[in-house]
Amino acid sequence: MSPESYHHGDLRAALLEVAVQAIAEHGVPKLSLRDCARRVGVSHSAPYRHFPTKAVLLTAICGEGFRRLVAAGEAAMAEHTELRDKLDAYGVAYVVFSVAHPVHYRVMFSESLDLSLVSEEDQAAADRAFEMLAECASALPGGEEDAEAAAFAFWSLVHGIAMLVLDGRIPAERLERPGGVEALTRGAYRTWRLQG
Amino acid sequence: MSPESYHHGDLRAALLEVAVQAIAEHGVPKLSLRDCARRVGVSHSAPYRHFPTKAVLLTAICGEGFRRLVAAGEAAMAEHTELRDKLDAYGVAYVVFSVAHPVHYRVMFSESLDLSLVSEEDQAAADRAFEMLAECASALPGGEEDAEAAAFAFWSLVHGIAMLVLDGRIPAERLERPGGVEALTRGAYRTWRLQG
DNA sequence: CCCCCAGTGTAGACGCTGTCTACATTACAC
DNA sequence: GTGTAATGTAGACAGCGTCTACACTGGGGG
Repeated sequence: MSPESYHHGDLRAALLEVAVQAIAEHGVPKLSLRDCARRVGVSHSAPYRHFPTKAVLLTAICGEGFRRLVAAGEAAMAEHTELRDKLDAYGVAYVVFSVAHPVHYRVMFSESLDLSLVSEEDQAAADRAFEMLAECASALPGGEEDAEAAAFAFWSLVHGIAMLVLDGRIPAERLERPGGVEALTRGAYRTWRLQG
Repeated sequence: MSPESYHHGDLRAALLEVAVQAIAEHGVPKLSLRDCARRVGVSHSAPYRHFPTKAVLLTAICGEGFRRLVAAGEAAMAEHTELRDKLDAYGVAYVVFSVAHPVHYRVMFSESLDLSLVSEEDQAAADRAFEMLAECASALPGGEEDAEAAAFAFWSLVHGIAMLVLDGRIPAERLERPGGVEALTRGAYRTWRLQG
């Protein structure tokens, strides 16, 4: 499959790759299918053979992000036995993931995303990411009566940290300190828990 | 100033108003200056007399949002004397604001926003919204040593709740319960604080 | 082994967008 | 009352997402 050949070989994967790169450079709102096509060296309409719509390409990136997040979360949880420790480790892995894969994370929660287009498979990954929380949340004090609410409370904190960091609202110098993102996240846990 | 007159009278304000309305209907990414002009009944290039760029219009909405948020937060804080109660009230007001003014809140944290275009006045409002937190945060246990970190922890939780609610990631039925958003927010406080 | 067809890529068009420039109208300060 | 600055209009341009019609080609059935 020479680079000169009429057929690309794996255009779909190539498009996803350059799309992530383009988003990293200019952000989700400025993503352009035509630009992706150019980067891959293919005609402006070629992408439509693989993605019926720009929004569908975004949902593919979103799904990939959730799958990677679940994998990272499971790995982090597996290192602990106590439910509370699992939960904390998941939260740290969550924020670390968002900083390590900012493009995927942004797309996962982008307003440009059309949630009605998310495939069942991708939705399952997203659901799993939340269920992992809920399964541990019952271990939290007060979590017995409404584990889901406890899970939302946990999710809100880590999601909030992730978003504020990605938006540059939390000064970068805090991330460059020893421990970086991990310290920031555990610091937030501590701030809240000290208030009992 | 009849509606037939060549000059509109207050096109700038009118554009801001219909922009908010348009965003409410179709979201930030689909906002179109030409559509705003059409809604106001003015030529497609008229908006450029008031906003050199679409991004500048967005920053105007963002600034207005922060000013309203600060006002709501100050009102909520004024009802308490204990720092800790002020802080909690601010957080509840924060989430309530985001649900009451979803368009402004989304714009305030939109990726379409160009932070380098925010005017000093608007930036001051945004800074004030954070300082209000930081001023109370020293009252939190553990907040004495690093009040800013404590403020970020608090901000992350309420911002996370706001975003997840706006994105529909927290099921709407939870918001329709008695107390609604307020109960959700206080529930999240409780979840965290019970863990000390 | 060859041929045909489904899958993949191309070219061109459409209407929409943000933004620029040149021009028209008008309100107001002197 | 007049001239000028502020404000509105019209038209053009390039870029975008998406559609349609056409071109190429690799792999399976005769």
